Amino acid sequence: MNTNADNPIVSDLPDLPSGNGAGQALLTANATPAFSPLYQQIKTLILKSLQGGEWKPGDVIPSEQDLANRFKVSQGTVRKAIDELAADHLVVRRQGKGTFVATHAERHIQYRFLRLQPDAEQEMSAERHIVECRRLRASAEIARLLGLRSADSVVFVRRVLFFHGTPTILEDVWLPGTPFKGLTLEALSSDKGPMYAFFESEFGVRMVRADEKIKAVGASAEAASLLEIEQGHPLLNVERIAYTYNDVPMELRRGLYRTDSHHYKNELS
Amino acid sequence: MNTNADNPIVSDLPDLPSGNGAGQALLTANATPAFSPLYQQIKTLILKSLQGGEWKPGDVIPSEQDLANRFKVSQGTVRKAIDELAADHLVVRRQGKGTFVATHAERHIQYRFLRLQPDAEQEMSAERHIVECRRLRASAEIARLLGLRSADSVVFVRRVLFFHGTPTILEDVWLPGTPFKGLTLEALSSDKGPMYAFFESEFGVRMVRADEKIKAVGASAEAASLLEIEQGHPLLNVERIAYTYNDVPMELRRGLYRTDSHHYKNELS
DNA sequence: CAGTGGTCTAGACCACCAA
DNA sequence: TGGTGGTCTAGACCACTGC
Repeated sequence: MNTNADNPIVSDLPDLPSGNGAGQALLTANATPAFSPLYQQIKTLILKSLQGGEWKPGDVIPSEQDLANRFKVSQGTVRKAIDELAADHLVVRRQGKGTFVATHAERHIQYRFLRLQPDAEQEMSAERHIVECRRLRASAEIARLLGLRSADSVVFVRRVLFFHGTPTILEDVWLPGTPFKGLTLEALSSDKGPMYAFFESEFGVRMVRADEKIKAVGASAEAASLLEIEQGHPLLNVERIAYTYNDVPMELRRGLYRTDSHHYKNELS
Repeated sequence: MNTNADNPIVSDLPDLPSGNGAGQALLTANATPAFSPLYQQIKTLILKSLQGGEWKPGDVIPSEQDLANRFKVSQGTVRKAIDELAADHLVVRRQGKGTFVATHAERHIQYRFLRLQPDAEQEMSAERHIVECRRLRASAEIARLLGLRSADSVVFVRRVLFFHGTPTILEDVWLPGTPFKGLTLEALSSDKGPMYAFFESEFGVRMVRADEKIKAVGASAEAASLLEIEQGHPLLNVERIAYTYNDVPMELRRGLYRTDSHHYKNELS
């Protein structure tokens, strides 16, 4: 419910007088509680098309002018909506070419959520080994964090990442069973490229943002063995919840990072 | 050197024909290497006024219309410049009131760079204890990170932060001696409020952004004693370089965080 | 060359705030 | 009531890309 109940988007009025400055303003003069600017509504509409799969990761979306015509607003208004989507990294603008749905398959955007970096300037020659991948019933806590019911089916994946031959990251991943039906160890193992790109192409699930909680812990016997360190060795414990569009949680991940010659990099602003 | 060598800002031409659409565009038709849009130049000019102290933290800056008149550009162009400054948190917009220079003294922005949070929902009842504050000569590494010469004077501060009576953070801070001349343990101890707010009001130094590198380490004997834990206890080692305007490093800080009942929170997007 | 995003302007009007 | 930021429009022209 907002003030703009009968603006050109929501209504089907053929045309409003153009050139009238703040078009929607005329319709919102009477005091109303929730006021949402036009460009926010446009943003929401574009977002819905992204969720709905009208345009897939990597695709071009219609030009600003096309969208302006579709929504019966000026190009500037569409522009502001897309500006925000671009700021959220949901979309990437390329001058002269168009606006594209963001994807983890992009060379430059790859591993956008992995903040572990080598202390020195070396390359990130990474190798991956899937330890296991199996279906199981969600514990109460896993279910809660993923927005499922207890005992719902989830996929569990454990893998180890090697940098320059050194096992450096041990990751446990939990995924909701339904959207990831058919995920197998073989498919995961044979895939090259970022896991999130794999999720996009194989399951149509795009991870948009994530929250991480970091602690320092001592290595358990199991972690020590997989990471080839002694038990109790200090490790970074990184707990991540990753979200798709609309803040729907779609992945729970716990990483244990060796920080002997790497560090977690964060930029504060 | 850029294309806009004779635009209204740089030149003193009294007036350009107004209403000519892309005003500067006329002046940049011939192919030139570095093209910088007008609003970027405006942003730089405003930035210079911020650095120069023309407006201090907490102050209102002139209205968009005033700045537009001063720089002889349209309000929209000034607007876009300020939009970027606001996105960088250098400035805060308040509808109906004006645009203000950001400050760490703001209730809501306080502790903006401290990402440690309680696992539970409790309050952050914090107590601080300054352990020491003395002048010393910069080691080669400290000097390099702060952009000083070896053996230049630096101020060293060590403090412990308590949450609910539990010593949780041990911080070592290095500050360049010249801008922080006159900093004493007494002044630091008697001050309430965030350290960065203190730096603003007492030394005119405003921290704008920071980089952090995080590792997991075992507590040294010294750290263990100050944080009341056993030696070897896993701690988060957070190394921070904080910058003022123009990416000038102004502080080096190493924090050791206990993460028994707290975690470092990070939002990825 | 046409099409796309990017910059700039000018003007109208709204929402919010303080006096 | 006047001032400030915020929204919206319309139109001109630029920079970049690809046919």
